[in-house]
Amino acid sequence: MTTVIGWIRGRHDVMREAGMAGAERGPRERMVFSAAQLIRREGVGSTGMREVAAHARAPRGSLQHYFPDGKEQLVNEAVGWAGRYAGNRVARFLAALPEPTPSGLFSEMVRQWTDEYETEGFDGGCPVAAATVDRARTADSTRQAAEAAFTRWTGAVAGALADMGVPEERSRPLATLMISSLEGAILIARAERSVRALTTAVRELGPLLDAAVTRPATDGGTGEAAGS
Amino acid sequence: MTTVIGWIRGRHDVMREAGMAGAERGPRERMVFSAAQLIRREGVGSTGMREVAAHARAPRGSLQHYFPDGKEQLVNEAVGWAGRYAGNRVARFLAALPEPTPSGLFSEMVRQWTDEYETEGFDGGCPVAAATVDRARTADSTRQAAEAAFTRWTGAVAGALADMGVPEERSRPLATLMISSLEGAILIARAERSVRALTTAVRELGPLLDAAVTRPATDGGTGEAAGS
DNA sequence: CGGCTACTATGACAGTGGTCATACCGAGGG
DNA sequence: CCCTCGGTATGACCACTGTCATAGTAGCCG
Repeated sequence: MTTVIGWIRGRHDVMREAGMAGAERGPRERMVFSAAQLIRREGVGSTGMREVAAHARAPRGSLQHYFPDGKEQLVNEAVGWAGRYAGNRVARFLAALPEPTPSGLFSEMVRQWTDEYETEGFDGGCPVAAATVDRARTADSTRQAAEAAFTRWTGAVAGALADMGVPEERSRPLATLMISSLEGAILIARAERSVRALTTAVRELGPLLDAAVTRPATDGGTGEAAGS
Repeated sequence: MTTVIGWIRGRHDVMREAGMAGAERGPRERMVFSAAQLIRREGVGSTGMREVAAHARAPRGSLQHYFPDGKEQLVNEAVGWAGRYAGNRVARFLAALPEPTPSGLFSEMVRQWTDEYETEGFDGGCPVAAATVDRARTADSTRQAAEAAFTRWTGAVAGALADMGVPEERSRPLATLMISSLEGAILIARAERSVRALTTAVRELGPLLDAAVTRPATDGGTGEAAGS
């Protein structure tokens, strides 16, 4: 698998470049990726299948071929993709930190969003959040996909916290708190068209996170955050 | 329709909060209220105007009469209603606390959601969040309505924190953090069909909030949180 | 070559959505 | 009595949407 870095911020022009060069991704994955892109901007309800195909520069006929269960399947796979992406990204954040601390990790997680908002505007949100808001009640398979995405993401963060010396019984709750705060701050940031809520979260939550470290960090371990 | 039955249940407390006790307000306000109810369950895109009218037991013809600017206007007013509701609710939480503390307020805010989820299931979310996810990019007036709702809500919480002795320069950031965490935890709770994320937020965040109190609480003051 | 499989290409269909046009009703006022 | 006006009642329109049916193409295999 080639680098997934930066794909979240890529649009179709970037995608075409990445698609033409190097190991070509099939139209199927392009459609899943495009679905995630569109969903996180417009929500599930306002994202049409024809629109996904066009965005992915994939033939419309491929929709029924690759996703015989229709939109629900496509949405579920987009959510799954987003969950894997977020989970894998944690390991990358850790690698980028000179010396890993909980607040440093959280700061990196938030910075991904402030960077995007400052360079590309406030159009995008989290596709998992969008799927939850739009489909949690009506499509249980989508709700499960969102649950799995949050679980994977939380597991990656919790594993990272544990490696930093956060006791086991607090690593998962703190990971959940980090993701909760991040998701809510994303919401507020989009509504306000300002990164204020995001920077506030990292500033106010940082000390609390670092205070949870009770023993020295395990040196090797980013293993838990690794994904496929 | 089963949705109507679900709506009747637990309607009274909410309507009392909204200032709709006893003498029924006109069909206009019922429609705004119904729109908020439906949006927070299904999202904006999946909520139809005919559905709103039916839910509010209002004639369909009244839609174009009361909301000549169409769905966007109705959604915006529903979001505004939700913002006022959330803001006003803060004062009520304060009154219910024997001795007001930041963690106590946050606990009450969260408890409203855990109570609902435990008694009525995980069907509902926050209508402001839904409007943001579904319309922030496409309908700027709705985005502004969501911004105003968050601002009002945050102002009420920040005012309450200030009255409890939280320094001015931290009351608003902490209020934002509380609302961010709550919104994100609501999202995760719906995806997981579990109140875990909600209870986690209050448990992990509570001490941080209380630690921000630096001077004794002002005795009288819930004034800032009062609304129209 | 025929046949098989993977994929693409369209057109149609049935449903739904928001919106508009238009007509109707009842009460108040002149 | 008619005229107005807030409010109600429908039916129609049109732009979709997701889905399906069906036919077509390209390539591999035998």
